[in-house]
Amino acid sequence: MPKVTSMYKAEVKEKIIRAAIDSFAQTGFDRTKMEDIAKRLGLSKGTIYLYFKSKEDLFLAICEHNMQQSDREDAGLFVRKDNIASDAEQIYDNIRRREQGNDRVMLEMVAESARNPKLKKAMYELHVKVHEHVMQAVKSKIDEGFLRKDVDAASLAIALVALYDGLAVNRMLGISDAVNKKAWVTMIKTMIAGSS
Amino acid sequence: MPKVTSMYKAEVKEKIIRAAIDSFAQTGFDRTKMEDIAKRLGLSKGTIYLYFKSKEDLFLAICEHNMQQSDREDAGLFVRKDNIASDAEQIYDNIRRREQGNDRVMLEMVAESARNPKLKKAMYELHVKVHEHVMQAVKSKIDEGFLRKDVDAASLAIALVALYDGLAVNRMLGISDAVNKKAWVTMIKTMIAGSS
Amino acid sequence: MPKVTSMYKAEVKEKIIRAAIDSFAQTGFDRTKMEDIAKRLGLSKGTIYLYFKSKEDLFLAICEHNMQQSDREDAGLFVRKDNIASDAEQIYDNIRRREQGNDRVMLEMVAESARNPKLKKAMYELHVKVHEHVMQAVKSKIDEGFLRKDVDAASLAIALVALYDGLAVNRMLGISDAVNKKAWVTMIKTMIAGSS
Amino acid sequence: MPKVTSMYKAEVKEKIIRAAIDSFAQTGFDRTKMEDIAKRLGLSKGTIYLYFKSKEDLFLAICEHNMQQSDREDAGLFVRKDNIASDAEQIYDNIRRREQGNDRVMLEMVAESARNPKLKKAMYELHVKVHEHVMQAVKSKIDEGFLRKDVDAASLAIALVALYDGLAVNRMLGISDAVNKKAWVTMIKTMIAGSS
DNA sequence: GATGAATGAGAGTTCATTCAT
DNA sequence: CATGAATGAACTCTCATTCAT
Repeated sequence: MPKVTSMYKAEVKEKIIRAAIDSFAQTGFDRTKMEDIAKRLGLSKGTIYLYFKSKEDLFLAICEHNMQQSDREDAGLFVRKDNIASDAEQIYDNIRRREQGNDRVMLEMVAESARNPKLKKAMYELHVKVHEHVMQAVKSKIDEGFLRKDVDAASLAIALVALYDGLAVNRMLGISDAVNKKAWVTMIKTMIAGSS
Repeated sequence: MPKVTSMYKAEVKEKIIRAAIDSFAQTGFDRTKMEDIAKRLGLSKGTIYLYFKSKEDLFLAICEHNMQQSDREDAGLFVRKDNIASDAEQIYDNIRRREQGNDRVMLEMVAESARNPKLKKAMYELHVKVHEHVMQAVKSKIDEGFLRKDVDAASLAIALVALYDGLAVNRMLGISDAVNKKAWVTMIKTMIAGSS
Repeated sequence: MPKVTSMYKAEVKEKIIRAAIDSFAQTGFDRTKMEDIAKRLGLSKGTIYLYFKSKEDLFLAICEHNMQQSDREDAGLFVRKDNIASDAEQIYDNIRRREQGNDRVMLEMVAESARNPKLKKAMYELHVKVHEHVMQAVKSKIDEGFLRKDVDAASLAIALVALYDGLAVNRMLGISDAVNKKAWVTMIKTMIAGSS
Repeated sequence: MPKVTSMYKAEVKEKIIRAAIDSFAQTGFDRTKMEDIAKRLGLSKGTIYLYFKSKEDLFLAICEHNMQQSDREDAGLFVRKDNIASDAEQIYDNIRRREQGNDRVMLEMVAESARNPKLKKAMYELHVKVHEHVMQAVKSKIDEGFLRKDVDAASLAIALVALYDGLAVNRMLGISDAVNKKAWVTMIKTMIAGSS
């Protein structure tokens, strides 16, 4: 089979997905017109339908795309030197960089997942995967003595992910990233330092 | 008294708002038809337009409604006995009870606020108010010696609110409330206990 | 039967009709809401339906009303002294005064008559009646020697009525009444004077 | 060339305008459904919206269309041989032919102009232009000795235009064109002949 | 493959009309 | 008699989707 064609197709698909992410992030799923996405690419509406059989389909492709990317990149976020405090900052930046502009689409995805079981399942699985990862990091921090032995690593991992997600919501409300990062770091430091 | 503000009208308005919250939460703003909301109440489409001049208007009314409610009830969330651990659980339950079913609408509001500056401003202000409150609580915990004196109360407050918001996102993805609560409590306990 | 009531009813009907004329003149039949008419009278929508069984019915009542009025008042418009020129001006003013504000409703009536045969017939008959009248006036002017014996009185009457109607259209386009009156007078004078 | 102005698009636009003129003439602006217009052309509702962004917009386009046409053709109406009587008849026919079926839409335009200042201005300007033209014709008739030197050409021109408009109203009431034309001719002849 | 004109189901909104009070 | 809340048919306009070119 013509590999070139299929490679080309994959490229165009990728391009469309990126344009769609931008559009959905800006206007939301329902309010984004297929034509908007097409225009971003200098394509015509019809062309998108050569690559995705419906708007829904395109959205789901975005979801998968986002998740794969998360998959690919969620390594190496946590393990760093032993200065947790400055480490925390780094971690925040890393996640931020990775999610670059996906906040809003993620929001759309969460909202949509309430209606779309398939999507919900996929996001749940992504969550589990991320959680697994963070939990490992937490565990090593426990091992390294930065956290008490009796801390429930699983729960703390969930909390950390939630914290990050909550800060993403903040960003959408216009709260500056500096403020958010500081909140993140403060929380991490407080966890480590405790009240002692 | 102006007719529009008559007791009866206000009651119906309230009923419509509640039905709309349920509908928007279930289906999202764009996908909810005015008729859906009407049907929930055994009313007809047209009736809603006697009380709200547009779908947008109804949504904004919900936003205000939510915010007023938050305003009214944001007292007494934090101050409790001196066992922070069990206290934390209580706090979580309190917020949960107050927000009862508003999670999804809040999400819609966040998404919408990206497009609606007025709404964005209102939500930002709400955020500030809540933050103020939480910060006071954090400060008293510091004073009471549960947290170190050098903790940045403002940042920690932001983090706590974000944590709560992130857990709300979790809930929407189908993560059980028990798990979320445990994550919350764990985080609080860790903060208090530290690594000592 | 209670005459008082029926008299009262007739009065209210009359009031509603007058309000409707104003409304229809201002906004046009289709764009006028029953509520607009009601508000003008400090009545409620429902009340109008106690007197007229539908909007259409109300409109038809207006038509009849207008025509009856025309009937009642179309005497004495033309016969005057023998100075036709100044006479013409007087005539114009007379018709103007009588039609006071009815121009637009008349327009609506003409437009509507294209769709409503009953109305069309009624208006046609009104036209015939007016024409009859004007023709008599023209004839006496001929007899009095102001116009040539060989003038077709019927046709000239039609032309005069049309001229007046055309000036009504002018008025609606914002052409000042002074200009219109002058046009009317000039035409009449020219007719009388000829090219001699 | 911009797409919107491409030959094809312009043609379709023109077709829609013609269909809309017919529809508006038959049913009036408010009572004409966009679908009616579409059906006349074997098109679907939506298609019209590819060419006109609203019903209002389509109507305004018709107005402009009518005016441009009037503009283009208002020459050569008056100058003819020296037999004014038979000339008059010719003139009437010429205008009639030009306005072909526009009477009703013109009526709608007049009615609408009462609410739409932009339209009102446009129609006023058209009126001025037509008036200018007719006035020139009147002046040459004066020069040629068909009318007295002391006639106010401007006013007479206004009257003639009004006369024509009034006859258009007649037509809408079902008065035969023969009768109208005779009225027109009679008036012209009377003007020329006078009472001498 | 790509296009964009055409489609038509579907949603928001209006308002004449009804009827319980 | 009068009211005005409620109704729902009807209309405008949108936009995902299709398909002839």
